Amino acid sequence: MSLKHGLLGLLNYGSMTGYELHKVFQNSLNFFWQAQVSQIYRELNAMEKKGWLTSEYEMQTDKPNKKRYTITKSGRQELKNWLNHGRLEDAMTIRSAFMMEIFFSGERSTRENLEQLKTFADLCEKSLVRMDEADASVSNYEKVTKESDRVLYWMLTASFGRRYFEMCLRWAKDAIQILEEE
Amino acid sequence: MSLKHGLLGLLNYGSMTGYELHKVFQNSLNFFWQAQVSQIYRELNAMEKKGWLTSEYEMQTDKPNKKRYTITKSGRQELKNWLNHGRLEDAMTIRSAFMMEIFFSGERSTRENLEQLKTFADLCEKSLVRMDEADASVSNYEKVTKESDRVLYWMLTASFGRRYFEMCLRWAKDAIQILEEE
DNA sequence: TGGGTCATGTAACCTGTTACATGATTAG
DNA sequence: CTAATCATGTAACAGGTTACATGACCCA
Repeated sequence: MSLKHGLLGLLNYGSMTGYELHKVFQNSLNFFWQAQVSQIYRELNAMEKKGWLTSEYEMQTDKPNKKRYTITKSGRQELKNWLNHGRLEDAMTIRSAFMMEIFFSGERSTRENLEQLKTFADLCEKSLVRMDEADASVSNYEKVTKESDRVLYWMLTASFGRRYFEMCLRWAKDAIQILEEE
Repeated sequence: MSLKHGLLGLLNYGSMTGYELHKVFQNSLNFFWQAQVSQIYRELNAMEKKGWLTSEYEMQTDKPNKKRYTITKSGRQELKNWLNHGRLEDAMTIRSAFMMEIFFSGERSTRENLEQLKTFADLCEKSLVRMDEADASVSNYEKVTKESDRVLYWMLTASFGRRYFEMCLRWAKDAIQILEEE
């Protein structure tokens, strides 16, 4: 039930269309949750049926019409409930197809494994660069809006992301060294 | 398609029943992939239809009959293919409902957030203890079997797990400090 | 002339979760 | 007496992925 609540959280900041939500999602929640546009439309529909949202059409002549969603009182209540029932158990689980691959890498040659780990290390570095950009845009936002209580928590998630990729990079480098010493 | 390939990898070590696979899964892949028993049975069925596995019944009088699965040549080929087409893109994504919660924690009181972070830090410490136990059992296995090429990669995934939880713990402690200084 | 942006979705499929069912044996 | 272990599953539902459809406008 996390995508629904992610969308709820964003709509709590202000009314938006599905299309706009998708773009906002991409620049914020996307670091730790992924969603296709089509899925967003489906969820918005379901959420409206539950009474968490209302919608109204905005007619346009030059472009397709818009369907703007607004959070309701019951939607805000649902968001609060969700925040109060922590997802801590979930927080302790890792789900990584890549680690599964590593687990079975004894069936592959060391040369292939080294190659794979080096590409992984490379991607980690690229992700770190992207985190720098994200940080910059968040702290810029802070200067402009002064919504510092929200921004503090956004920065905490960003810092988690950065540390995650740093950890991955260190792990990969150490793994490469171990394999090369063989 | 990762659960299928995880099961394939385990069956590559030796023939097993669904029930046994579930237990082996719990003590190995479970650190980075989770699966219900019922899902395992369903996937085994699908994999047999694809020709990756064959099965035979083992009759028992005192206990329920067993259905033992064996990997086929085409199953081994599939495993190899899977290993050769890296899942690196996937490796770069984090999916965490907990981080989504943190992202929206500006809507909650600082007191509640501190409580949540402290519980999280606690759980990280517990996970680290479990990683110690896992490490011990893997290195014990190594001494017994001498399958050192496989064990090397298992240890790499375990080391990733440990580092992940260590990172989480440090992040949580730093976050707590930031909130307390407010 | 082709591709991108704007904006909505539907349909089919795959994967994951939860609840339920059976029925004997064994350990506390 | 109760709960766990052994061993198989089915059914329903929720959530995520992929492919497809429409149609105008703008930019190179």
